Amino acid sequence: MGRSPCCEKAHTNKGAWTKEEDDRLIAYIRTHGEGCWRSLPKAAGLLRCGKSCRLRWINYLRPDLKRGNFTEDEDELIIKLHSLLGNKWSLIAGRLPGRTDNEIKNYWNTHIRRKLLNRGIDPATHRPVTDHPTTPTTTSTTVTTTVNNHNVTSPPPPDIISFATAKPAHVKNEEMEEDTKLNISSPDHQKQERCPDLNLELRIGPPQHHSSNMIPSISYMQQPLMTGGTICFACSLGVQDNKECRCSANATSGNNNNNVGFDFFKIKNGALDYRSLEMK
DNA sequence: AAACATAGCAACCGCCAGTAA
DNA sequence: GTTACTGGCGGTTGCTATGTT
Repeated sequence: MGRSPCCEKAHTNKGAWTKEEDDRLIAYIRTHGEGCWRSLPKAAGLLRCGKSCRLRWINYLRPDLKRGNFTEDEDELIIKLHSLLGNKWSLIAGRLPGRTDNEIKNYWNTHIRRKLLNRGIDPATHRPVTDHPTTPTTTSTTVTTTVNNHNVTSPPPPDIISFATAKPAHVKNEEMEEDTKLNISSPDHQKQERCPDLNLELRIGPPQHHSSNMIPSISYMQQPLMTGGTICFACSLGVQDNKECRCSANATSGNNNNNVGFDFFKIKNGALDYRSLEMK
């Protein structure tokens, strides 16, 4: 047999929280701390499901929540992180101290989606809405840009980011990008990818400890490293010195180490568990 | 001023991975 | 090894506020 049920389905309130319920929840968590959401409602004298308490605390009552409007920098960071991670709102929230996944999700759906559409960018794919599968576009990394001793021919638009590698024109861009994101390294891909074993199973450090890096990270990501005509995602994220990256950019890693915001996901410092991002 | 449309956001729902029993 | 619960996540809903006609 498993555990007992998390909460009584009956006799629980739903809908908007009252001030009194908020106060009870805050008082209880201040005294006893977070955790054991199952027993919390009863212990705190709340007629709520533990799940509901957790959500209310995390999304609304937590004292370290930032509240207020998103800044332009936060906007851009969300866009870029979304282009990397997709709808992984909790991961994205992990890079925005004081913001919750729910808040970012809402903000994306209400503001950023429209913003991108106005720019002619598909918010789902981060590519121009008129993009044709067989036509190389600015979202493809066939652009040869150079940062730090790398060739530059045409820098990518600031809000479009892709980690696909150069590939024959008959290969759909979508397939390329998905494969790269998912770290699918077919033999054919390995011929062309400098960092074939890039793994997006990233482990991220606690945001509150790195918030000062947030802004430099943005500027760095607006100038991703190119490796022979392709963007090396690992380098872009600042893992040149790590095992994760075997691309040629390592040759200049000494310089890159000085790059501000280089350690975007704080990977250099070792294994970091994104779950530690949960804001407490 | 009233009616309607739209935007914003808090909260719920359902699913899933991990894990206690 | 199996069952069933917990905690967490992403998607969606529905209420409220604001804007427009």
